[in-house]
Amino acid sequence: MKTLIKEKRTEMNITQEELSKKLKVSRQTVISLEKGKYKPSLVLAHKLAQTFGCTIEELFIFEGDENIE
Amino acid sequence: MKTLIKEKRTEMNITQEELSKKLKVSRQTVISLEKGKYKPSLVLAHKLAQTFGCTIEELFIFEGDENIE
DNA sequence: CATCTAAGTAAAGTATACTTTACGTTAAGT
DNA sequence: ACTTAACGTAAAGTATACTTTACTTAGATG
Repeated sequence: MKTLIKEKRTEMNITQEELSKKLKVSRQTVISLEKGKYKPSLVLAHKLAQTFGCTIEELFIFEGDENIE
Repeated sequence: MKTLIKEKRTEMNITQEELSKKLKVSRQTVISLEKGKYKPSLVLAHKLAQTFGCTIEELFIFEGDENIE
C-alpha cells in the first residue's frame, strides 16, 4: 500500500505538526504514516482524506492482495 | 462509525463464512465487524469495499469526530 | 557561531484488530 | 427427535496502530 499523505500535505503547505494537530494525533504518527512505517486505522484514514478533500481511495493506493496487518 | 457490511452481504446472498474466505480472515472477524465490535483495518476495509463493488466511504458511515481507536 | 524550525530516529508502553478454539442457539429438513 | 447450516458468544493470545519522551540532523536566519 502506498500513500500520498506527504504529497498532499506539502501541496497544502502545512507542517507535520500542523497536520497532527488537525488530526488530533501525535507528530510521530504523522511521520510514521508518511514514511510508511505502518498503516493508519480506518478512522484516521478517513480524517486524512477529509483534511485533504479527497477520498480514501485517492489517498491510499492499494496493490494486489496485501496482508491484513 | 456505522457499517453496511451485513446489508451488503445479505444483498449478495453469501454467508459469513463465504465472505470470510473471500477476505481471507476468520469467520469471527466477519461476525465482529458486522456486530460493530471493532473497526476493520484500512486494508480489510478496502477488501470489503472491493468485494461489494463499492467505495470505502459507501460501506462505512463516519459520524462527527470519532476517536482514533 | 548560535539559534530556531521542520523533519527524523529510537524505544518502551498502551489500545485495539485479528486469530484460534470451543461452545451455545435457532430455524429448516429428513 | 435428530441433524445440519448459519449465526452468535467468550476467552486467551499475537500483531500492529498509536502515544510519549528524548535525542538528532539539516537548513535558514540573526
